[in-house]
Amino acid sequence: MKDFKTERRPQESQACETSTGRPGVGASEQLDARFLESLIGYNARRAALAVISVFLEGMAPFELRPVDFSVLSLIHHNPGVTARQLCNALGLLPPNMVGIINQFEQRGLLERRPHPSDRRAQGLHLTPQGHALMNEAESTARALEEGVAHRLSPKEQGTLKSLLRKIYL
Amino acid sequence: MKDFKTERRPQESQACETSTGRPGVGASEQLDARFLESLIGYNARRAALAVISVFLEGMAPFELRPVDFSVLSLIHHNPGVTARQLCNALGLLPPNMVGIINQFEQRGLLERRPHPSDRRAQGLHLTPQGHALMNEAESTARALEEGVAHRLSPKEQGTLKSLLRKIYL
DNA sequence: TATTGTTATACTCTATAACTATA
DNA sequence: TATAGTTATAGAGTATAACAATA
Repeated sequence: MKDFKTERRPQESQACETSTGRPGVGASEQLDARFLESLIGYNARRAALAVISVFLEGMAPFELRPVDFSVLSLIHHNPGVTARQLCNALGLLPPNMVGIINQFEQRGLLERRPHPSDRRAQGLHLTPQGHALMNEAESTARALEEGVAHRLSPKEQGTLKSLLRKIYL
Repeated sequence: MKDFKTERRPQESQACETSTGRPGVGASEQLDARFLESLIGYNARRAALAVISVFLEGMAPFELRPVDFSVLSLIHHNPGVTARQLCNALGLLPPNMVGIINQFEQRGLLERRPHPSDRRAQGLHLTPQGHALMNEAESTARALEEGVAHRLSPKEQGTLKSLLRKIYL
C-alpha cells in the first residue's frame, strides 16, 4: 500500500547571485559562488531541480511523479511499446520499471497485452482512462512549462532546449 | 569505514532523437519522444545527468562527488563560512551536511574553528592540503567542462548558463 | 523563543544478483 | 547462449524528529 508523495517541498535553496567577492567573509550574508555558477553542470542541476519542484506540485492532482509522467507519455505516444524500450529511452533499470508499471495497471491506466511477435515481451497500452489522464496531464505540463520559463521569450526557450540537447546527445 | 563510489556507470540512456512519429509502433526501433523533448525540465535533467556522469568519472581521482566538490569549492572561496550557510546555498539539509564535513575533516582537508561572534556556530576553513586539492580539482572541473560542452561555442556556453540562471533564480 | 550543530532514523531512489520463460 | 520480465535486496540520497548548547 504505497500512498503518494506528501507535499514535500525540498527547501528551495535560494539564489546566491554573489558578485562582490571579498575573501575574508567569515560571517553571514551571501556567499561567493561564482566558480560554481561558471559551471554548466551546476546551473543545469539547479535549473532541473527548480523545474522538478514546480512539476511535482503541479502534477500532484494526477499523482504522477516526473518519472511516472515520462513513462506514461512514452506509452501514450508509442502504443505497444515494451518495458525494455522504456528503460532504454529513459535510463531506468528493468527491476525499477516493474513497480511503476504495476502501479499504473492497478490504477487502471494501462494494460499489458501479449507482444505480437515475441512471447517473452508484452506490449503496453493505455486504457481509455489512461489516455484521458495523459491528455490532461500533458496539457498541464505545457502550462507549468510557461510558469517555469516565464522569464524567457519563446525564442529563448527554443534556444535553451536546443543547447541542452547539444550537451546530452 | 565508507569507501568511495566504485565506478558506477549509470547506464547512460541513449539519445532517442525520434522525428518520424508513426502511431502504431508496437515493435523495436526508436520511440517517439517528441513531447518529452519539448519540455525544458526533461532536457535540463538529461543534460544534468550527462554532465554529472562525466564529472563523477573525472573527479574520481580526488574522491569528490558533485556535492562534495560544491561544498569544498564554497569553503575554498568563502573561508570561515558556517555549515548553515552552506546548507542554504546548496539546498542541503543540516543533518546531511554533518557527515560530509566530518569526512573532509578526517581526510585532513578542512578544520572547524570557533566562530568569532557566535559560539553556537563554527567557521569552516580549508587546510593547506584542502586548498591544494581544490586548486587541482577546480582546474580539472574546468577541463571536464570543455569535454562536456565541446559541441557549443564559447558564446553558446555563456548563453546556456545565462538562460539556465533565468530558470532557477 | 529561535537557531546551530548534531544524532538517530525513515523514506525514496537507484543498483546488483539471480530466477523464469522464451528467443 | 542471450534477452524480457520479474523478485529480492542492497546501497545511496534525502527527509523528519528530537536534543544540547547558545543566541
